[in-house]
Amino acid sequence: MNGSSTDDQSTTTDTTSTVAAPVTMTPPIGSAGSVVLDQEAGLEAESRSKLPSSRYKGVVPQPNGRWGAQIYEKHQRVWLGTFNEEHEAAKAYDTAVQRFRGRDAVTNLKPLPADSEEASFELSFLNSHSKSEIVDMLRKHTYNDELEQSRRNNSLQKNPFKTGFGSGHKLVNAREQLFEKAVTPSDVGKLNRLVIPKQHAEKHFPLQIGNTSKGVLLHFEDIGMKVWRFRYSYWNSSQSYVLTKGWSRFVKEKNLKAGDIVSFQRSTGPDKQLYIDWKTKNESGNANPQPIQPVQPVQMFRLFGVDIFRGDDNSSSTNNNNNNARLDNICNGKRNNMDMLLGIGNCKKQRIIHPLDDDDDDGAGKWWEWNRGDASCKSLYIEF
DNA sequence: CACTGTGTTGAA
DNA sequence: TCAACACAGTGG
Repeated sequence: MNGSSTDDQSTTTDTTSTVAAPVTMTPPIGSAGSVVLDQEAGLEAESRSKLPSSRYKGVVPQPNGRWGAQIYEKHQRVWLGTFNEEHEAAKAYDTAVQRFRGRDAVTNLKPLPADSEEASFELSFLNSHSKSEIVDMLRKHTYNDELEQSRRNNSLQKNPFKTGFGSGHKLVNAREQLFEKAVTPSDVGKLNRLVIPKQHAEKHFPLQIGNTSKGVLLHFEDIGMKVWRFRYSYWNSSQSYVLTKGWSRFVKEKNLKAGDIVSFQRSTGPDKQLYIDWKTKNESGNANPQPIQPVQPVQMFRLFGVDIFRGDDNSSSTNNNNNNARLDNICNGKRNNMDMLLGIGNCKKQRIIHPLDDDDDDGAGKWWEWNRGDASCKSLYIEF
């Protein structure tokens, strides 16, 4: 917790719409609108026994007259904090639901008019933070502050590398080129692995002792901001470093052929995020599924993920029984608490989840993101 | 002691 | 998935 007493007094800076009664808000979803309104009048007595239910989705009354916000994910409740005003809780839910379920999710109040720069920026902001980070902000009532700060930073940032495409505001990070490899026939063949040339592997992807055979899961982002997860390990048999699980999917989706060039980059920023890119043998693509981003030798840039992350996050909720099983195991074995999975560490004990064994790689990211307690780094990516 | 938010359950 | 309800824990 910061400051300790910050809990009250809407840190949500939305003073304009706070006026008087909750009636001033946009009509809540559904038609269960009137329930609460009449309560002001007659229910003084009754309120002692029964709490007034909220008109807003994801909002629950608290015994002391305040309001809690919660959202459900993977059969678990994620607590979003408590709020003085009902509509503040509703807003917290709205924020969360858009991060958890995408921009088209049903919200209580503001469906973020998709065309506005404001909304667009907020979506970008949302998606450039992990769910746990967003939840953490909501709980601490710092979401609006952080959003605003981010907006300020962004507008101040006279980044010469700001890209021209997209709609303006997007942030960019510099990348450094790590290395390229022309893939061999076996790299794109049935072996389902990519050999990382030893010198590059040891230089850029050093394995911790003990992880050599077991491997680690590396996360790369491609030009379309899709996240690719590959198992990276050392094969004693061939004495080579390889990307295994997940690689064949990449080959398939990109339609990689022998001789094509795969390149690896890494963010020069603190997050050390990894990127993967590819191009065909002779640079000019032949019927590529995706436009080829020419690999620039020195620096490349990344846009803050907006759309693509969302797809990854959300598409995962359907299948993946294995993962769910594991998830459940984690819950049962330790603390059945979303905080753990979300990595919300600031209020309570911090845990690090490291579900290395995310098998049956279907390319779908999981809703929970890898987090470290300090929440200052985007730990969706393994750092070196 | 005040309050949060988790445990739990039943309904949708 | 969701809200209702009770109350165990937590923190001041």
